[in-house]
Amino acid sequence: MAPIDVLLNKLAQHSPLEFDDIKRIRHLSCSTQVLSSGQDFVRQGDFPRASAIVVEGLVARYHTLESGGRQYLSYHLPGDWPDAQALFLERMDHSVCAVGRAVVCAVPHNELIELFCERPTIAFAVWRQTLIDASIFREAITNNSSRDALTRLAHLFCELYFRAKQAGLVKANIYNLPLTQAQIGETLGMSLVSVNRNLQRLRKHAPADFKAGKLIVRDWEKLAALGEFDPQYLHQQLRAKK
Amino acid sequence: MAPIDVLLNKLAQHSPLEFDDIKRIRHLSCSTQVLSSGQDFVRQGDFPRASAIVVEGLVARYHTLESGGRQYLSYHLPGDWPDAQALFLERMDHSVCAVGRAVVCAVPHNELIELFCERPTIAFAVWRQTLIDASIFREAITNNSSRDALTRLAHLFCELYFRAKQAGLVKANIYNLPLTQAQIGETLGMSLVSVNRNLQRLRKHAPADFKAGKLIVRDWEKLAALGEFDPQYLHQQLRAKK
DNA sequence: CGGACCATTGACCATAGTCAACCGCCGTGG
DNA sequence: CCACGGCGGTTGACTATGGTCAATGGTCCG
Repeated sequence: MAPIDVLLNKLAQHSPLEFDDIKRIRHLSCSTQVLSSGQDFVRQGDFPRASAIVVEGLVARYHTLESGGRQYLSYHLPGDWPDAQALFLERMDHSVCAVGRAVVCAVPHNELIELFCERPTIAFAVWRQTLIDASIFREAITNNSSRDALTRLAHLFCELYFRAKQAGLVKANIYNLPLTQAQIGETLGMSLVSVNRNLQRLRKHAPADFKAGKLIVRDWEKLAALGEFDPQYLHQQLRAKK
Repeated sequence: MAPIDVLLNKLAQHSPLEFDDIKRIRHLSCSTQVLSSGQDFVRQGDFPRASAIVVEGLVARYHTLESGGRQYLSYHLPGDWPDAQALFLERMDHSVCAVGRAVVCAVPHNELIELFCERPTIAFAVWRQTLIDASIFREAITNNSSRDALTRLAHLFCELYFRAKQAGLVKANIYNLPLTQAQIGETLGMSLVSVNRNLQRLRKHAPADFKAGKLIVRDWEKLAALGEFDPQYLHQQLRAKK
């Protein structure tokens, strides 16, 4: 499977593409890039001329704080397009890095813009993707602002597990998630210590276990209830053709 | 000035539009709607067939929590397009309501989609707008997750004041902002009592005063420093033509 | 073996939440 | 006209959640 096919699968999950669209997308140029754990792909302040599609592994976006710390904003699985926004916003307002080893493929902006002009359906599919991204951000606002530590943690796991499952990355209820507890803290706005303690609570109450980069979900229903997780915001139902 | 011109001004702030684009946008149908304070325009779960552009007043997006409470997600000034996302995501994952009296104009989706196909430049301008929205969401994640109560409050005021100024709504350092303290709390993920106490701190330290629906900024520099506010994420520089 | 990194634990502390009462203002209706 | 109720804002007292600090253990790797 060519790297770009990962994107195709993703777009096809929510947008109706025609054969010609698919053909055109396959003809985009695409330079594959392997990122080592923690490596930045783009940095806050950059003016990228290409956008990366995740092919393998996990990629994250983050803000750098005045204090030097980080606020992780979102995570991206294969098929996602973490910096699609750079197509229309010149300067990056955040950075994108690999979490664990990751493979991305970079597609030049000018080719994409040209393609979008020719085939609006493709533009709409990618646009939709960026809107789903925004929806995930909104949920993160709600999660980090109005839920307590345990619920917050459960919700994050729900989202990642759910998305990983859709991407075919879950096997026997296990998802390889190479996050550290510190990173989870920087995602949810809680301290490392608090993350650790709430992980233990999750373990004790049985629904989920996160250890050594593996997320094990023992009782999905219970975890989803605990995390107040409702996947609607991921907009994964295939939209009916109008 | 026709209602739709408010949108034109906004788009022109960040995107280069040609004369024909402008002409076409002016010909969109647009049904004006007056909303009373607190009234919903769309609700979580709806399948809207038209999108609203804010013409006057303030409009907010919010999630409804399991507990029945609210999490406000973003605020929208004249020219903004709070539910542009509904163009490509069928089901609303949040609601949109008026904060104070507001006027919006609703444009039917099918006309827009048609226009986007014909004139990609317009599509790109609106797309850019939705991406700026997403950037504002990201900043909200960071604000609500990694800053303390006072900083958080200051940052919110900075953003609203900055955007209001750009929209020409600030006169003599005063911006009419019809929020209640409870709503501010539901925006920043803090309790009403804490909002109240931190408002007093802001007042005492002089940079800003919020009272009776009026935001007075006495010392912008100080407020921006206190709120760790850097307007880059609003992407307001006119993008150079490529 | 030493060091780096991650996870874990305990003790203490501070920020912000909760609860409750009270004030002032305004619009409504007796 | 005034009484009342509701809403938004303010204050004090208490509490609890989660943060900070610091020490320790385990594992991997050079």
